[in-house]
Amino acid sequence: MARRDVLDLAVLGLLHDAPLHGYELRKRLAGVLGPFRALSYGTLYPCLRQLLERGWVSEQHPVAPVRRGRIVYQLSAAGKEHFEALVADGGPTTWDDESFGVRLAFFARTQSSVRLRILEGRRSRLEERLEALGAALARSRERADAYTLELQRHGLESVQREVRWLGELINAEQASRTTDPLPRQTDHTPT
Amino acid sequence: MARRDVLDLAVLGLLHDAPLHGYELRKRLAGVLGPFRALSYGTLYPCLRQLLERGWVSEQHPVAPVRRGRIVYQLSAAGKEHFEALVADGGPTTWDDESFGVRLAFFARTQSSVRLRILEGRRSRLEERLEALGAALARSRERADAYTLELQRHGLESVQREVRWLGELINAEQASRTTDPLPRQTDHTPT
DNA sequence: TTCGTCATGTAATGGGTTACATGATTAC
DNA sequence: GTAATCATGTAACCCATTACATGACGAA
Repeated sequence: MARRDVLDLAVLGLLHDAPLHGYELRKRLAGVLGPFRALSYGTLYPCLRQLLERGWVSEQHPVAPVRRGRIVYQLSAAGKEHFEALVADGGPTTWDDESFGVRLAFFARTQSSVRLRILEGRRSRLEERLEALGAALARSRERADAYTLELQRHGLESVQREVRWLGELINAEQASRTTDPLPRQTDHTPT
Repeated sequence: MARRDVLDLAVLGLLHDAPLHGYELRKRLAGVLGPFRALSYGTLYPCLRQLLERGWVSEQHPVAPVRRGRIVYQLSAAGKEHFEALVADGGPTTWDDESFGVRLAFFARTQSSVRLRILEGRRSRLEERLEALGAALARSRERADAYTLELQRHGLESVQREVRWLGELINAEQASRTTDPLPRQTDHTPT
């Protein structure tokens, strides 16, 4: 998922629940993207305009007496379709750093097979990272000072914990799959 | 520290140890900035040129028989000075996400008082974040689905661990300060 | 001689932040 | 009435990535 698609997914996903205006949308976005790195209006409004141009959302301007006020955005049928398409994507870019969190935030509306694929992709991505970090740490062991070493050690540990966490999520996912087997899901599970 | 200064610090710091050419520099930079997000040549070379223009480094071009080859960069006296200035900075921007890691990587050449200031600044930054995350989690508890909740829970836990880690570093720092008291350090410790 | 890696560099592009500008609404 | 917050929007800027182009050097 390209950077752009991730934002689209987040916005369309939020509008999926209820129509919202930009200002409110931004606040909710913080809940999806994380309370920090909430995006600026300089990003959000141009993004909304583009969604409008593509016909994925419709605007509702304030009524007569008001000159300026809340502009409420609502998901269109085409927008709903596009959201479904985005949420069905289980490609390699879905487990990138920038995508994964947002994808997870919309897991409730993602097919179980896709969820599993994303979780496993994310885990093996982090496992690669673990190897790289381990190698870097080994190389540093003798050359680097205590601070650098400590930084690398802590980084390594964080990734290890995240791998374990993903393992738990994957187990839970698989358990629920055997419990309530999904209909119409021809199985071409990866990895 | 502005984004730009962080890069300068990283590059000057590496050249402080030994003269290097761009290609090698980039690899070492990966050790400082983290093995991922190693920066591209499209960033590095323009950066080096600017360091050159500012007189902080000097280049050494390959000798006669070769038309093109390694260009070795070496820290100048002015560059060394600038590095010292950067490393002496203990301002609020030093514990930003983008700065902190690099600052820590050069802690061995940072005054103890500045180290402590940065560590404590970083910790309180993360403690604020903890509060925000806790509040978000509390708000979500009833509205959000299990996946979102789990994501937030894990995020919260990661930050908690990092706060604890910083606490240990701070303790170690304070212990070493009482052990070997530094000369010429008028004490206006913050927080 | 050809492949892979080392090595330097530029131009186009993308995308986000900052700063700014404006106006509506609410609370005091 | 006035301050704070809600709300929308634009333009300038920053800066990193991507894609591309070039060329040296060593090994197979």
